Amino acid sequence: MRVKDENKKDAILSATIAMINEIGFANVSMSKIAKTAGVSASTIYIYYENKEDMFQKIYIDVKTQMLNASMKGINDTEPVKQSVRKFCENVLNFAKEHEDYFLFIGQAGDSPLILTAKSQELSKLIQKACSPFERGIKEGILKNVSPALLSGFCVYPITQLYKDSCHQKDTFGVIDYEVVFEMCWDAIKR
Amino acid sequence: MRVKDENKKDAILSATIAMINEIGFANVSMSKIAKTAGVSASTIYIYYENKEDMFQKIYIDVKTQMLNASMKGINDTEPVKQSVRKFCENVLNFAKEHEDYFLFIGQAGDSPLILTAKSQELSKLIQKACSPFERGIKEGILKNVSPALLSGFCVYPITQLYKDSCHQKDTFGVIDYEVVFEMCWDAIKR
Amino acid sequence: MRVKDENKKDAILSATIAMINEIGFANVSMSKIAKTAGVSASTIYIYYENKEDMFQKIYIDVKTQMLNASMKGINDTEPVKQSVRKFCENVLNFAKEHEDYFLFIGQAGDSPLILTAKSQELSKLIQKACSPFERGIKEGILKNVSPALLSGFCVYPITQLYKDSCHQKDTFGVIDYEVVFEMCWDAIKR
Amino acid sequence: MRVKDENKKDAILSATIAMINEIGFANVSMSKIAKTAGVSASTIYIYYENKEDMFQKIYIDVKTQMLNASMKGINDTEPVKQSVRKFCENVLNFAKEHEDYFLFIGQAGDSPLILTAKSQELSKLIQKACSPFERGIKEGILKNVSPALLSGFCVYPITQLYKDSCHQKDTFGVIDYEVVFEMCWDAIKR
DNA sequence: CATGAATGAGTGTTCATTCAT
DNA sequence: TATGAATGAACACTCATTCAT
Repeated sequence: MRVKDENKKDAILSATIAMINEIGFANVSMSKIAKTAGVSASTIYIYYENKEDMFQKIYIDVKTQMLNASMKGINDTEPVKQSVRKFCENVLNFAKEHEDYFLFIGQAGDSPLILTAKSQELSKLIQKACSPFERGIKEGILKNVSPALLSGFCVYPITQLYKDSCHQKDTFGVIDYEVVFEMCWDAIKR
Repeated sequence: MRVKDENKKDAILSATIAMINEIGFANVSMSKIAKTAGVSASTIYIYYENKEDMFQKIYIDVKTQMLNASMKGINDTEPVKQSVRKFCENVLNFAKEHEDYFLFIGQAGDSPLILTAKSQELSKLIQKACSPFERGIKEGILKNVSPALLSGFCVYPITQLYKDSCHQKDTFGVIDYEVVFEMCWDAIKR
Repeated sequence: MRVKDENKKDAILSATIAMINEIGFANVSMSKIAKTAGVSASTIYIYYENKEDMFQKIYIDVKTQMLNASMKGINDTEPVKQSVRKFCENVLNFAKEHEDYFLFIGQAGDSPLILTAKSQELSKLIQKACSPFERGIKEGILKNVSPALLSGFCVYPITQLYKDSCHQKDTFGVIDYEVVFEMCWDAIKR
Repeated sequence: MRVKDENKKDAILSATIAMINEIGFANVSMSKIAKTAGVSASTIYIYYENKEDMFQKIYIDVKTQMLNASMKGINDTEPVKQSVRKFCENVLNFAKEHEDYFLFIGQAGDSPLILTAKSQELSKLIQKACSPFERGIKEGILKNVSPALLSGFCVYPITQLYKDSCHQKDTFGVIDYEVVFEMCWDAIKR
């Protein structure tokens, strides 16, 4: 019996993300993805049940990577501000290093097709990404509101701004992310 | 010879937005829109050149409405903080009153299909929406960074949070937008 | 507005029946039918909802023709035996003159796909085709059993024998249908 | 190296016949059969050359069983009428006891795919099934026509009637097969 | 202006079959 | 022997768009 070729699965994932960023969610098709990935369209169905399943699984996969990356190097013993700063930098760096993944998450997150993809692991990770902010609240350093709200006030501006800069909306010139971080901090600090 | 029937055009616009929110950008088709709008598919081609043109024109139309709404009641003579507060409230109210339009903008804004839609009128309006923040900088009340950045720090958290609450991600319970505004203000104020 | 072209519908019907007889129910496809009919595959969907709907409607159509043909020239005033003879001849002649229709009915009738096609008109016609046998029972000329059974004893042998002769099973040489009729009559007469 | 597993072959045969009766000839596929049989699709190709070969071999197999069953307990020394009666009963009993086989034969027999399956053994059996009728002719008890015709006049009504009763066409109420046999006999007797 | 008929190109998916293990 | 991976070809069906009315 032939064994599953993980290269193929990777190729499908990469092709999917690349195509979605290039021609948009609405215009990708299984056959286009297959062609880009260098496999037969029917091969995709060995790895995923159908189109929707594929999108959801890939979304969860990539989002998981992003959430994990966002918590890299953060620990409970350092000052909260340092944790938050690391968090923001991690998010930004992930966006920079995996621009395709990052833009994919942006597009996918709003699509009804994917909204239904509720993953336990994902929500666990999301909760985990809130922990620095929880600590900040406990320590009386951050505003006493939902930790998710504090987290959102860091993530949303950064991601949206980066997205805009990718799409060359150039309403802002080059963004000074040092300033952005300072603004995030001001927003959430007590 | 009759004149173009604005009712039909409206029906097409409404149907398009409704369908996109319901089944997602990827799954709408001209015939589905036509059926929902109660017109023949070929009728759509009287009002729009083709599918892409339709999406772009509708996007510009709706986005224009949102930008106009966001500036309602704002004037140069009132204190900057009051203008900013009005601005935030306008954005939130538009989202609430036209949830379908609002979610549509979210989905459409990230799609490469629509990113190409550069409209002069639109960028004029975007610039206009920055004017309260420009004034804030001049008056030394707001941080001395790009006005678009300041505006973004108000718009992005609000819109993303509202979007999340629509999609029931319910990581946050009910959002207290009074608090949100305070955070926005802290982020941008000097 | 263009008007529906009945020629196209006829072409589709003919092509469907021809293909089914040629390559069998299991092997016909919408595209093969379309090619044979000289229309685009998508055109078929203007006339029929889907493949199943098409088969059922065509079956009902053709079966209706056969049932009507089987009653041609039969009236209540002639002797029962004459009616029955006409009935048998009509069935046989229909088979001869519309061999493709006839073989199609044979194949289709056994397919689960079509068994669900219950048509009121059809059952009315079937009932009508029993009337000569009902009369025969009343007059004490035919066996006192279900008229449908009497009818079946005429139709089944004739149709099956003709089918076999089409398929060249040539277990029998040339069939003398005069003899066949005599056998049918012996089977059902009192 | 293991030996061909007859259990698997049986499972494939059963699955094939079951599926064909359930979803129809047109809708069965190798993979569906494999799944139902609990084997891998590729395993089927160990036992049969391809799909067509499989259908033909299974048809011959099942038809052989039916023909053998139809001759059970018949011998030359008993009166012809008794032989014919046994023959009819055998056919009916096979249909009752192996309804799935029986319906399968009905569907398959008309399919061009299978008509090409000419088997010497099969024609030998068919001929053998005519022997009681041949004897009847010689003895001057039955009509002097092709024995196959006589046989057909027994088989066709019975099988068609039973098929109809399976498919609940219920044009006839409960069928009294005693009567049916009497009709068959009247049809063929001199 | 408005529409349903018409279609070639495309959709997602399944097919029968082969291959490597 | 037995299997899951792999695939090109085919499947039923929908697409965006055009055309005749």
